[in-house]
Amino acid sequence: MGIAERKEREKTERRQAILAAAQRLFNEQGFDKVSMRNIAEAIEYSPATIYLYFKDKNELLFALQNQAFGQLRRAFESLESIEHPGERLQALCRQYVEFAIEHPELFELMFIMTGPMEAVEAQGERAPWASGRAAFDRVVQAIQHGMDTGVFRCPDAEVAALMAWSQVHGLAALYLRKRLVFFPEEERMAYMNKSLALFNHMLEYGL
Amino acid sequence: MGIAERKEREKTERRQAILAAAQRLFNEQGFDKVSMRNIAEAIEYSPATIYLYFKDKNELLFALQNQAFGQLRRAFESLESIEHPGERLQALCRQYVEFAIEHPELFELMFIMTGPMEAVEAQGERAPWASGRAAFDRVVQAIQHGMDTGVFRCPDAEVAALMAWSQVHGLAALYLRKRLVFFPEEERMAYMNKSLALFNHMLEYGL
DNA sequence: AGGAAATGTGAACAGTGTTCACTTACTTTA
DNA sequence: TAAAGTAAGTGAACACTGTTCACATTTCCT
Repeated sequence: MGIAERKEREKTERRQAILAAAQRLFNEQGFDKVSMRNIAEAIEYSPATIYLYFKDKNELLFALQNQAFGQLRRAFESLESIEHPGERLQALCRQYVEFAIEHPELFELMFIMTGPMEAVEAQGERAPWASGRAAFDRVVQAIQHGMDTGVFRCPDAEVAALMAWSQVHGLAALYLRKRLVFFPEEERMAYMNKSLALFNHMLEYGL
Repeated sequence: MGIAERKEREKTERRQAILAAAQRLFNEQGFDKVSMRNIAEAIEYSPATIYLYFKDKNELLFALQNQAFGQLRRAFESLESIEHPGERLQALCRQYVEFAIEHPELFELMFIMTGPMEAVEAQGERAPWASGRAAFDRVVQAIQHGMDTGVFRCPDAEVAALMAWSQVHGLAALYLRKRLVFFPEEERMAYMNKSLALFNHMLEYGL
């Protein structure tokens, strides 16, 4: 019965081809050029065909988001070797902001756009948004490790992780959404870095 | 020459009527129902007419944004009476998140949507986004006050203000954009409050 | 009264996500 | 092998979106 398997394989291959094309459009043209018609044109199919492989655009964006989380995961993993919990947490924070600046479209997809999260809601799972949770857990673990070794003294690792996440996400989101325009462009990055440094300093003495 | 004045007045009145209609749509239907055609219908004009009073939709959104900042300003002003700098800063932080939860559409308009900021960029002013800067300055002042009275010891009030802003903005933005879905709904608010409390605690001991 | 300026509009353009009847191609069964 | 059944793909349409522009109407000033 190799024929059913082949069909299955071909199906996921086409699905992957669609995602690859969408990914390429995302990176090269920016997220508002990613329309169903543009994706269809890129893979030389009709727009309607995409709906044979994805329920709607939100599901496609959700699939793209999952792929993107793979990239963030790899970036985070490279910091796992840092033994000191404080330094590891700070590195994670810096990495998050760096990721937002280096891959703005992916960051938008993962943490700002509403579309992919509507797909998550539509799934109605009991443990929703596993890829988001997995990334969050890296931070939780770093803090838990710090609590275990007595470096951090705070009541709850998840709460502390949420605080750290909010901090770096806020900085990245304000920057990407142009809310820091009143800082002169040549000083903007410096302000962001100093602000992040101040947070890290507070972590050191306050957490 | 009262006739030219009357014309001017009528013009701004109609402009205001358009904004009022858009505002109403925003609050009642949510921001993705605010289309030029819907606004036009609400004021019983043709869609093309709106373009006599606003260059494009971004300018209209920018005008709406400015109005919204008036509301935030009033909310912030009511905290100006708090003398203790630490308490005032904490109150400002709480107020920011509270505002986001109570007026999600306005918050999106002010701090997340790209449209209004494109209008800001198009203006090309030397000191752009005055309403944003004004709100930010409330935080800067609170921190500066704290530095002057020796409560806070940090090198730069603006940097500290950016940190605080990022913190609360991150929390609000993650919440509004559904990135906290993996926290069970009944515990979500508690996590947010605890996270904010932890930040406030760190401010107290680390700033 | 007549020309000029301001005000308003219908229709169109190019774009969006999505659906559905329809054709084409492949696979299974009799 | 021929017929039946299933899977894959599509063109055209629907109801939207922001925006422009030639045209009509109203208002103003000389």
